[in-house]
Amino acid sequence: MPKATVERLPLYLQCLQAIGDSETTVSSDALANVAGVNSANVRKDLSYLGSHGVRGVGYDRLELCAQLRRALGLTDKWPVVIVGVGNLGSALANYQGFDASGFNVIGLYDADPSKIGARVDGQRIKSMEDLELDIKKHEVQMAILTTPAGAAQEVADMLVSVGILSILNFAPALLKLPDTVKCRQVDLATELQILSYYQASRPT
Amino acid sequence: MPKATVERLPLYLQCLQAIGDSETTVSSDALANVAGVNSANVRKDLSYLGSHGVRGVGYDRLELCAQLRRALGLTDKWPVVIVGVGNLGSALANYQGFDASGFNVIGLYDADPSKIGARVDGQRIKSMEDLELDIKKHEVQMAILTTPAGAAQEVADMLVSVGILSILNFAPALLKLPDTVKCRQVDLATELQILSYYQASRPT
DNA sequence: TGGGCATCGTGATTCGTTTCACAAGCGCAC
DNA sequence: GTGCGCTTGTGAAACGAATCACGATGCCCA
Ligand SMILES: NC(=O)c1ccc[n+]([C@@H]2O[C@H](COP(=O)([O-])OP(=O)(O)OC[C@H]3O[C@@H](n4cnc5c(N)ncnc54)[C@H](O)[C@@H]3O)[C@@H](O)[C@H]2O)c1
Ligand SMILES: NC(=O)c1ccc[n+]([C@@H]2O[C@H](COP(=O)([O-])OP(=O)(O)OC[C@H]3O[C@@H](n4cnc5c(N)ncnc54)[C@H](O)[C@@H]3O)[C@@H](O)[C@H]2O)c1
Repeated sequence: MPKATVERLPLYLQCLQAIGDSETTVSSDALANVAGVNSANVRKDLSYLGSHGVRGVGYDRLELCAQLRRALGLTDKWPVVIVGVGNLGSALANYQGFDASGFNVIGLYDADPSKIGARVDGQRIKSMEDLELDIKKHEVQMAILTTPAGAAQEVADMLVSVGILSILNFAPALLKLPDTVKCRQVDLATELQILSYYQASRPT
Repeated sequence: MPKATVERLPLYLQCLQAIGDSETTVSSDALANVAGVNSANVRKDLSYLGSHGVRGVGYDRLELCAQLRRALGLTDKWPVVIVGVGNLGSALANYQGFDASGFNVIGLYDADPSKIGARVDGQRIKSMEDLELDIKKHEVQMAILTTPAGAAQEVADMLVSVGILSILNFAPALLKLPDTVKCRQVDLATELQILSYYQASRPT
């Protein structure tokens, strides 16, 4: 499946949920409007799912949701860990949207001894040793990294060594990882700077 | 300048900072390695800056930084506001990396009366009325939106009506905005779901 | 039961981006 | 000074994705 398509599937899922259960069926055109993409593009994307829309009618909303979820691998909840429970890590730990999206935060971990044992959203912050054990025990494959940039590479190496295969990295650091490990970078500064570019280059 | 290029410029800036001041000069190849892109791509990107590297030598590190900053419109600090000071908004307010990236959080705003007046990282949380006044007074053009998804559209409309031109939206909601307003979406669930896709479709 | 309409699926086309490949240019060593 | 090695800048080619355009098809209603 093309990379560009994969990156739009979660969008479609979100749009379908936004549409709600007023309609039992959705046309590529309707979905395209909500998602802000071209309707032919939507159809081509959905065709990769082996999805079968009905000509003259559209796609069955619930079935399409299910297919998207299946394609994205969201049939079961993924266990994930959060490493680095500072400002950002705590905010993520408190976030209630994980469940709805198909994920389950099974633990919070930090290197700072003074934080260990503290509770965030009902979960106890655990040590880095616990992290290694928990990942192995629960076969966790996904980690959210919210340590300072300086510690990110070191922590990532450790995560990889104990079996993590996907990392969502919030630290502004470019991780060197084996190419068996998939990483996505979320960088606030980058986003703002891109906005800055367009802001600065406005026809005034 | 191509969209794809603009989105890489912040990356280059970050890489240059990571390289540090050990080297006075950087080759496209060196930068490409750190950034994880093709070196011809780097050269083509930098050529849009009107940048002049020196054949046989490379680019002057400091001059290149300055050019990138200029291209991105980071010559002065942009004033930004944070709207919705909950878990995530507070984390962002506490974040110390804004300054280094070229931004200055001038105010925090929330609709919840019980939050107004509370301090986060030394700043008082202010009311939505103050928000309107402050945006107009300081001619703020960029806003960070961290309200619940349900309130996002309404708040965005208000922001636009008082002059905001760029929005960084963390709420999982698709904003309808006039096309004079630029918006970037940061969506945790989307990122995790993309990772989930690749995780699920691994050759096992 | 058949005609018309809405909508899908998809080949062909266009567009934007990445990569390749190499001539041109600079600096340094001898 | 002259030659050699390194690195840029960029046209051309390859690639991937978005869009167009339209035939195929199922549904609804007369
Ligand atoms: N806070 C934000 O809004 C924000 C925004 C964008 C990016 N970031 C990035 O996210 C990361 C976290 O930001 P923050 O504001 O939460 O920082 P923070 O300092 O509040 O939290 C970092 C946490 O990581 C822990 N830590 C440090 N070294 C560790 C290690 N080796 N192993 C495990 N844990 C370790 C610290 O004890 C601390 O609890 C930083 O890299 C920051 O640049 C934060
Ligand atoms: N917390 C996270 O880690 C996280 C992760 C991804 C996405 N998000 C999204 O970010 C947004 C904020 O998340 P959060 O966890 O901080 O939620 P939160 O409920 O803690 O904070 C939301 C804040 O917005 C304020 N607010 C509500 N309505 C408002 C209005 N009309 N105008 C101004 N302020 C208003 C609330 O008073 C509250 O302080 C949500 O949309 C959430 O889905 C959060």
